[in-house]
Amino acid sequence: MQSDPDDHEENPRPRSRRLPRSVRERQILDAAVEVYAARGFHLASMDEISEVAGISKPMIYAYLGSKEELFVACIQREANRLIEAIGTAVDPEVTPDEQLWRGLRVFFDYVQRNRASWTLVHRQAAAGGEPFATEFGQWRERAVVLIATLLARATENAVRPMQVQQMEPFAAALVGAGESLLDWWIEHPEHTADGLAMRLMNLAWMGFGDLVEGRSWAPASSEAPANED
Amino acid sequence: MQSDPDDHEENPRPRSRRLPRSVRERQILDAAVEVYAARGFHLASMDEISEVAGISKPMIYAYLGSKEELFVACIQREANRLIEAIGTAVDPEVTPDEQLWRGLRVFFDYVQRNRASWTLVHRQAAAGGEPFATEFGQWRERAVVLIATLLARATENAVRPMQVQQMEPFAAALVGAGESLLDWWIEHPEHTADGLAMRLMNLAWMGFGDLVEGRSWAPASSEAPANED
Amino acid sequence: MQSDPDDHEENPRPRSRRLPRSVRERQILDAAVEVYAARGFHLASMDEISEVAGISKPMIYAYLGSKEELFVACIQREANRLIEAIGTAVDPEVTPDEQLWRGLRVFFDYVQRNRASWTLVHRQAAAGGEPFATEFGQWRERAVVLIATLLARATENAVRPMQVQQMEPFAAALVGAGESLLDWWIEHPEHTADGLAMRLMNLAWMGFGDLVEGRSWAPASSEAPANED
Amino acid sequence: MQSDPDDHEENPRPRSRRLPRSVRERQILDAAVEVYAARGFHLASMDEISEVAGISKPMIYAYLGSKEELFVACIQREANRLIEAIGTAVDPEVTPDEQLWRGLRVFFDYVQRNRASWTLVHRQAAAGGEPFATEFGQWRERAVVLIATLLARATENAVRPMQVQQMEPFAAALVGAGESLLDWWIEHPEHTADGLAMRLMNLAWMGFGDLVEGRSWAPASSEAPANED
DNA sequence: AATGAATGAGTCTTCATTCAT
DNA sequence: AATGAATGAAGACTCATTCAT
Repeated sequence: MQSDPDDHEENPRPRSRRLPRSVRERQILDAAVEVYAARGFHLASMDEISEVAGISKPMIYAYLGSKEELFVACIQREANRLIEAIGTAVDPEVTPDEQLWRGLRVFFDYVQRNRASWTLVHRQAAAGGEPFATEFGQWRERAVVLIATLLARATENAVRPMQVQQMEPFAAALVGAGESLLDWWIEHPEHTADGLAMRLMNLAWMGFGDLVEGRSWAPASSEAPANED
Repeated sequence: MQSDPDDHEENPRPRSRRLPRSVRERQILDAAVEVYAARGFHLASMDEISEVAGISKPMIYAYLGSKEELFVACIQREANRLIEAIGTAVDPEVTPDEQLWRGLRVFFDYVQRNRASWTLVHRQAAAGGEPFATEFGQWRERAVVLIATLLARATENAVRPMQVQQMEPFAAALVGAGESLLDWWIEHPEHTADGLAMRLMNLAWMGFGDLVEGRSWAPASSEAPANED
Repeated sequence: MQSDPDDHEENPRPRSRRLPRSVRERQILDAAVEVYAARGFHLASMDEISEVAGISKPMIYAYLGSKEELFVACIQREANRLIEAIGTAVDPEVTPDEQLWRGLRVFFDYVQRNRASWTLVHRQAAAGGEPFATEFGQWRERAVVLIATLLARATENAVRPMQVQQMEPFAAALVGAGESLLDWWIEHPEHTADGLAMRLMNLAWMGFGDLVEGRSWAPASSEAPANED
Repeated sequence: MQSDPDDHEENPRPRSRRLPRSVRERQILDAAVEVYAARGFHLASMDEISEVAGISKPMIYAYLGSKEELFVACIQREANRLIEAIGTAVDPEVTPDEQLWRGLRVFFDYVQRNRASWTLVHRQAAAGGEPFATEFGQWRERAVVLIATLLARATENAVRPMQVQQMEPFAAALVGAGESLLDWWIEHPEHTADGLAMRLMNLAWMGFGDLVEGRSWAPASSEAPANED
């Protein structure tokens, strides 16, 4: 009847009443992730979330607190999901490169399947200012450490083994490269998840391998690295 | 005298009247960038911007339009600045690796000096939803093409020269790696801009070099890199 | 164990089921008086009352009706208590001055021991607007008549005996003086209940005695006590 | 057309636009006193205040702050008005009894003419809980000290002169008696302001005079002033 | 040209009250 | 009989935007 694409529920779910708290909480979080991801924190309205969830606003407040607390709860849940998904790639039985490869595939795959989740954690959380920046920073840190650990383990039998800490900047770069490639992917959907994962794997693993084995690049000119604006 | 960091102007600029339009516009944009970067688009209020700029709100509307238009103007100006800064590295006289190296250094250096500008373009623009996502996408695209061109040129004399288009995913990954490293830098300020630039340069250039020369990584397992969905 | 003064029940009463209605009603009223007195009518929430009472909200509504009706019930119960307490002072066996004296002492004593009750009846009821102002007026009237009767009886054997009605303004003044003294007492707790009762007794009884015996004050200036408006 | 007695402005004041701030502030305060007095703090809505004032809500917030701050501003303005009115009675040229008499008349007269003001200061402020109770306490204190000073001065030439402090409980009682008499008056409007003022003057002045001159009442029975509940 | 004054519209949040189990 | 689950309705507060001077 109405075709306004912003209306979420022409026939709202029959609002099956009297459900246990845990179920409701999940419904709410699902709806909130969707709306927050689509609109961003500020443009998301509690009204819309409650509509999408098929639950009245007071229940949201009763179960999950303020708009801000709800947002944090969403970030945490989604960040955990993602980290856990990637964590499945960590299998001490296989070689480090295989682990990294699996991790990358899972990562690209997960994001492909859960755009909203990724947008929320990656974009909205990062831009939200103080209550959320912290949350975002923690998730980022976890991801970086996870990768850095993997990389360090890959050097265990190399000429010069590395500490996890030393690997962190590389891990951070790798995480960012993955994130960025995902964004780029949106505009170039002709590529496959595995194709991109492979490209990234190559770039990272080869460059990384060179470094571990002592091959490196250095500026040709001896010009002092001075730089004025 | 001013101790509260949130008070912008104890003695607001004397509001010297009758300035040429271009000066006024710059004042406004400067203030807007500052406020938008600090607070984010939604939390920034036109009141605060007008206070910081020392210009009354009606003038802002007269010169630069709505809050949204003002934000877009800010993004454009700052993105241009950054792209131009990096563009200085493009010098056909020097080798491609030197060009990339200079570009990275300028990039890290610029961001270090212009946090607000970077935050605005990188974070706020990306999360803002439709009017801004486009703007953000364009800036990202420009940056990627700039890098991809550089990379492609580096392969001109190699065994198999590459098209700019083929380089785009690598460029995107590289841009993202740089952005991410910048974020990571905030939490680990003991590193220098040149140190990080060097790490990234190495990772990218070495890995990239391997690929160009035909060395690559492939999964050990024979499982075909299938892609469902 | 409980250190936060706002937490009412760490281990809420075990909600022993199946209690006779009268007991439940008392529990509810006790809790309601406490909460209403502490927070005022509007800031008191039915949720808090039900928590303090250890009884679920639907029961409260079933037994005592709406929030408003519950408040009225509280006022009535507490006002009755107070009037009854003072009523014990009325003993035809003793002299009127002795009766007044006893009444005052009981009054000060009662209020000292039942601050919440007094606050509720005296302050909250009075400010609440229409449903409660009436209730408050009635209690005030009862108190005034009680005192006025006492005063009138004291003049029975005097030169000119007085009607109860004539005594009412004096009684009203006396009641108000007592109330006010109680407020003042809070800020000056170094005084004792009996000390204050004695002061008030003196002021009232002496002044009153003078009047009854025909001594009175009149304005020195001959300006007629005109009353405009 | 509509006869709803709660509609304040059928033909709202022509909203003469663009008035200076001070004028607007007065309009707002006037409206707020009216509404707060009629409804009480909680039932008063900012919407209604803005309607009565003929000014939009944002201006109220811009000029006078939150609902709470507005309430405090009202209390302060009205309390000051009242204290100032009574202060006019203080004239060192006339005798203390004359001063007290004038003060009482002004008091009764003022309240008669400014019911809303009085209700606000006397009732609503007192019941409002913490932010306002303090404000109320201060006004009460000022009134008590004003009266106590008067009373003390009246004893300067007496057998035993009194300190202001010693007079405070009497002053508090007197203030309360006046307040109470005013309430009582509402139900018995057949009395005149001067009539009531005279009654109170007599009660207070005669009783007080007795006390100053050493005549006092004491309990006949020697029973220890013990009192159990 | 420049601004203090003004507001419509919208959002978060709470609470008395009632159902369905 | 007793309660966890649920909501309609309402109110404080803010902000982009514009008018009248």
